[in-house]
Amino acid sequence: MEMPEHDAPTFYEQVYELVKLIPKGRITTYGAIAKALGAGKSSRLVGTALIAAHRPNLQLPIHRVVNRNGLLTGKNHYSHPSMQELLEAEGIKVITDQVQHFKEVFWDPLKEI
DNA sequence: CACTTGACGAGCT
DNA sequence: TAGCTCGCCAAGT
Repeated sequence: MEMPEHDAPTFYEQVYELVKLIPKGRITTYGAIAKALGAGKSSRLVGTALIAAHRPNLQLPIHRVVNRNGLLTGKNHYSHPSMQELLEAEGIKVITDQVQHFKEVFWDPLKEI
């Protein structure tokens, strides 16, 4: 049993909630998430939050989050299957760690929420 | 308590 | 186009 969070959802938790909403076959960016949470300049925290999201209990599609260039900057944190495998399994093309048709598969939380 | 690190991003040179 | 600097903030040392 984990100790219950009293109240006031942390920035991390807000990130997790948003990541859960990313549709399959779509991706978003750290900056977009940060901005959607009202902390546009805290994109680094989003990345940090995803590292913390490696907890087994937490099953989040964090592979659907890339940087603003559509680059798989977090691929080094995966073992197997690789981040690229996970994305391609959803129909997202990845070449040399970069998402193809980035603009097409990009999911903007601000527009969907 | 102070300093460093980091799945980022925008702006400047 | 490529590289450097600064802002932002949690977590680790």
